Amino acid sequence: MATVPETKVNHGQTLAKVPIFSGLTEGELAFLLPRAIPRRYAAGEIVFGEGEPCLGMYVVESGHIRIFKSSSSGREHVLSVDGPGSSVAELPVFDGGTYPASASAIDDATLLFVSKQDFHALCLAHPQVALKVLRVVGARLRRLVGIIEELSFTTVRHRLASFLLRLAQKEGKRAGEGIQVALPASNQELASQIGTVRELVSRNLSRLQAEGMLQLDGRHVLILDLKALEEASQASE
Amino acid sequence: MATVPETKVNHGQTLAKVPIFSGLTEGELAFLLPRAIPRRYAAGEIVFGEGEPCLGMYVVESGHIRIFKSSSSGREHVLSVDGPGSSVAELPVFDGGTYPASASAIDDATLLFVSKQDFHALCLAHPQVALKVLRVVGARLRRLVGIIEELSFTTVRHRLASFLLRLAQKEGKRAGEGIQVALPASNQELASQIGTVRELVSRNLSRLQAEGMLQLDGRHVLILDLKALEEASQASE
DNA sequence: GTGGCGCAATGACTTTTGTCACAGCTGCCT
DNA sequence: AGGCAGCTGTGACAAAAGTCATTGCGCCAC
Repeated sequence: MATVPETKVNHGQTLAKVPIFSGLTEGELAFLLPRAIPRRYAAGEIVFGEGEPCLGMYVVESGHIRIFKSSSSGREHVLSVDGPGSSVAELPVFDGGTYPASASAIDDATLLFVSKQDFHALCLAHPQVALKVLRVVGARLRRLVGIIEELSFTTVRHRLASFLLRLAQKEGKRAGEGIQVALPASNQELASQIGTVRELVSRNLSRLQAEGMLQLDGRHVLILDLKALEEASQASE
Repeated sequence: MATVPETKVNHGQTLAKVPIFSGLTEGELAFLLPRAIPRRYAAGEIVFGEGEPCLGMYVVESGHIRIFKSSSSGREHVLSVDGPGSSVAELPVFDGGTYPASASAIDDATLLFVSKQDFHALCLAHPQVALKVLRVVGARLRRLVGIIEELSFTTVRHRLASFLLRLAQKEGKRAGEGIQVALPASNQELASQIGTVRELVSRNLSRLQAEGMLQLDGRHVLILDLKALEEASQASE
């Protein structure tokens, strides 16, 4: 009996954990597995660029991927950050167009690539997969609508406060008098995620600190007054 | 042989023309038809509100529907305007959540309502329908990403210029020295569609006229210099 | 006609955003 | 050590967005 190479086993485990493939049987996974091509990316490397023809979708096995739009003047707006178990670019696979945004690796990352044809075939053969795709795409659409709402109704200050609250809720650690969260690698990156520029992030963080809501410490923030921060994120929306 | 009531025939014709149902056979349409409930709305009437549980999706038979987000301070941002043959809210049907935005009728409109359950069943029975849904949803996602791009990288002036160009392309009439287009009912409505306020629309329209690119005439605009307008919609994106 | 209503246009002003320039810090490479 | 690269924090400034108040126009009801 041939031993299954360890890497294959890992890829299989990865696929089974992805929401859109979660309902598949052993046999169906076995159909998919050999068609999922692993690709490694170094931190910062481009996975695909906006406007390129869409050849297939990706599943994140390790590391993190940043989906973003960039302007001709060099600014970027991050639409989503996806970690292990997430699928990326499922949608443009279906309408035959180009990628609507670019993707790059944040840290070193391994992705599994599934070609348009294989993914199509899978969805036709297993209608539940298509329904699952629709479900995760629904969540994606909600996020985009949320971004539009924030951009068109709120200020940088609001968006920064909301961002910190989301961080706190997702990965905040109790630390005595407050909640400790880690900011993205740079203010530039944080700015791209909330749709503004470096300088405004810096200024607004300082301002929130001056108002006593939080305490800055390099790339870490200690949230002291959650209530006040929530107010700042909602005021006059 | 029973005669089919005329209204039913019309509904059937409507459904057959909707992109997501376009591949269905006669028999499959016959399954769907009795499950599509016609509903009439007066101009301005709310079809569903953001945050309400999503009970089903709609197909526009006549009239136009506006999908929009509103802020607590009363501003609105229009995400899309859909006319006859469009489907509305196909996505939230699948992730079991609430409607992510509100919808209202622009003019008097007739919609066909299809319940969540029926639509689900249809997608499971006919995988091509699910794929078609994914295709139209792909287009929707592209539009949302485009809105985000415009909001975060461009000015009101740019967005107004782009809006006029889109109008010109879609429904512009040659009129001697220029292209004639009709603006939305009010500047307030136009403002909601490009993500700003009444006053800025008014000012920017005047400014474009002062610069000789167009000529205002009530709710009609005569575009005199298409080239210049295109430049204004692209400059320093 | 006349009064009232809604909307457009516009001026004055405030706030927010974004740009530019510069100084200071850290870490890394040679 | 020296120097370079990248990042942060800030002040000064310019541009854009948004708010408020006022005026004028067209239309409808009475």
